[in-house]
Amino acid sequence: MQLQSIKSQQANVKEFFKMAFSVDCVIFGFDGNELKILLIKRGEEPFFEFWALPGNLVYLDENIDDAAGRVLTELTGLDNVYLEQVETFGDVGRHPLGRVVTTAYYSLVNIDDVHVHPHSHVEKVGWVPVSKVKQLAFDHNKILDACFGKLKKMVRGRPIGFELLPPKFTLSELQRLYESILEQELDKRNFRKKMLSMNILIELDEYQEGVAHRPARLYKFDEIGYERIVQEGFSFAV
Amino acid sequence: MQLQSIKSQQANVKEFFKMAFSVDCVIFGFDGNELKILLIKRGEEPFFEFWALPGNLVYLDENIDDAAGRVLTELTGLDNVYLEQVETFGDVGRHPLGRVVTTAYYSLVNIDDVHVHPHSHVEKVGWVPVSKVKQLAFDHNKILDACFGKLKKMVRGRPIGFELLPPKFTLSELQRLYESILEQELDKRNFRKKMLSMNILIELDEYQEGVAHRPARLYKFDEIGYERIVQEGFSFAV
DNA sequence: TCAAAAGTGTTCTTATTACACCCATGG
DNA sequence: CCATGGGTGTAATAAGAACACTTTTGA
Repeated sequence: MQLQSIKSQQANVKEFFKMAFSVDCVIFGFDGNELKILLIKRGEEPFFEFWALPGNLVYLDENIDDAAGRVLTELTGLDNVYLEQVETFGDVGRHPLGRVVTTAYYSLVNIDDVHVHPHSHVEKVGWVPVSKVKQLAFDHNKILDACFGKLKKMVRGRPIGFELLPPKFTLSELQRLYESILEQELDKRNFRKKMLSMNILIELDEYQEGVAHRPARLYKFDEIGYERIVQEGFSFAV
Repeated sequence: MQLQSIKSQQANVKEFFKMAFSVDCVIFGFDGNELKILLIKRGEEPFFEFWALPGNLVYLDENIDDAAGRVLTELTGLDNVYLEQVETFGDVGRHPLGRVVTTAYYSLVNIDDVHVHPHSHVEKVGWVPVSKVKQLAFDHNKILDACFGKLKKMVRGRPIGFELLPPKFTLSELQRLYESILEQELDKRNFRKKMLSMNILIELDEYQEGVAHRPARLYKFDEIGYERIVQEGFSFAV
């Protein structure tokens, strides 16, 4: 039985070269208040008019890591984004057009920095709060959950925010970012103590303007210290 | 340009269904002294007589997670192993027979528990110390490195050993296991203090026999405590 | 009696937690 | 003058790091 399956495989390797491969991108963004994700509204079948992760098929002569960047740019206009692989989904029935195995990639971007625009076969591109995502096309809810899970884990082992926040930000914004990812409230004093002790922040002599309360001091990231902590790792206990 | 690539894709989706998909298994074992990995010596082209990870192509009607278990059993006789996905490798030139994207799975087993035997198209199956692995077939060295990296990371976030050690073991064996994975020496007293404080070990009234030194006490894992700590996670600082 | 690994505690330092009030601004 | 979020410190507890000598066995 086992022997046979291997033998028949060797006899007819061609039979195996009938799958397609795709990539799907899970792009997280933060608007200073909420964690959001970049979705497209599909303009074609299958799943016409469903919201979906930006994703598409990989060319035969294209590395999968390269495909992730290309597909993201083609569908949303987002360019030059560092994408990291998360997980591969390969259940038999996951795509209606045939056997398609897909690999999910994720990234973090600052929403204000990027300009998204829908491309052909895409009706809309939009930032949707992670907590409000409804039914997506294909098995994309499962893929999103996997990527959000990875983000949650990651945030405890290295600093985050450089990619998600504007160049100048307040400590409260940084804290809200952590709270949206961890889905849990943090103590303000302990959070500040921890962040400031890591030497990844530079205190500016600038403050918020036009807010109806005491204006908050602005900070920026210290790129050198930030990189050092990313390499070394740290433990972010709550 | 971008528009065109998407349009041509829609016009001819069939062109994309020409890839194959494979799985490769990275099985770590521990013999009480050294961390080892299960390799096969290939009995056919390509890479005839090269050592390789046990891996093979996935059937069109087979989930990739299922394929990993099947392939491992077919090639090595190893059965009923819990395999976890690690990473997917999809560079264009990685397989000489065509476009093959592969997903790596890994597992931990107790070498003494399992009986491996080579199957058809496999000349040998063997346990090789991780530190002595030479040139492997395909891009399998890269895949092994990725999986070893994952194991190293994992060991700091949850207890390990239940899968790798015999039912009864000494604390020194457990420490050597951690040291082989972390590739770093640990302090004996601190290691014991930490392990014993986690309530995952049961002290037995049995001791090593026939050793030319003071015989060590034997322990077994407390399955309930172990599972609890696996769920909760812990921080293993060195 | 020697070699080899087992076994055992304390001190110091660092990190984590819990917790409450005054401040500056716009409306 | 009120509502809103900004900003600040300390004490108690827990976790981690460093470190050396005695014990038991087989050869």
